[in-house]
Amino acid sequence: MSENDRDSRKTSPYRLHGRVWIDGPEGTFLGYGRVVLLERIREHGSISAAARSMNMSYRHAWDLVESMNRQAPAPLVISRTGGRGGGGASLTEAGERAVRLFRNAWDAYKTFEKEYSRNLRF
Amino acid sequence: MSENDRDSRKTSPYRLHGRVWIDGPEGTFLGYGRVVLLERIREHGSISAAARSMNMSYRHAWDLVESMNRQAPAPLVISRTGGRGGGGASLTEAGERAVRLFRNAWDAYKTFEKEYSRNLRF
DNA sequence: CAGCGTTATGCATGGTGACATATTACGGTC
DNA sequence: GACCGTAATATGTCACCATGCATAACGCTG
Repeated sequence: MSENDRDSRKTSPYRLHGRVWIDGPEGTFLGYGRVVLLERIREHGSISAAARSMNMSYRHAWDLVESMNRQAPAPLVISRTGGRGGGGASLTEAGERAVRLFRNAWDAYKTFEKEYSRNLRF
Repeated sequence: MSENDRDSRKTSPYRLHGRVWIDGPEGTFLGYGRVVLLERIREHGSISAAARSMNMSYRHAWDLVESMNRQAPAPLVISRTGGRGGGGASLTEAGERAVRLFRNAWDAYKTFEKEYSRNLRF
């Protein structure tokens, strides 16, 4: 709920609330949680550390990464197994573009939501 | 999925998709399914017939109606038990206003979604 | 006053998705 | 070559929600 604007409650107990995704060939391609996951992978350098940092099970995080990689024209995340530190993962250029794509859509939606909530009267 | 525009897939496999609700004091107040339910109650004159018409269990429909009535300043649905036909339910004026309120928000969101999907490039 | 279909309510069940647990593979490092 | 932490994958468990069933109250109709 931290992503929401509660100001409109000052004037009305009702407010518009919503979520957006970007669908791909298999269904959900990018969503809020998926994109945060991508950003954490960039930040931490591994899927497991990213998952831990947002209290998500590694299994779930891995599934999401796999789903995104399958649906994108090029992998958003590349992972290395074994080696120094056991391996790791990092964002590709396509991954960076995907993050920007969704962030833009998200911001546009949030702008719409705020604007519409402003004059919501029941 | 019948509510979606698939035309944008002609140009790109990716499209924006989302859902909106109107939140009230307890959380969800009005959503797509809830408003369809209200409209069916108006159409059929009973909660159970409305639920049947949209393949929803009576129990679930009743819970939704109760949730909406609790959160609105005045009941959206009034119900009569016993009598001719066993009873029934109908939309109040507040119910009609609630339907319009959500339909307007829904339409506005759908317009935003179509417009944004039009120039979605990955 | 018996019958009917609906409201109103409790309770058991079943399916889905998120989560935890467990195991193997991997390949640099020491 | 043993160790380490991660990737990769299978399997089991739990919480939640919708559904289904079961029952009682209700009040007009015949």
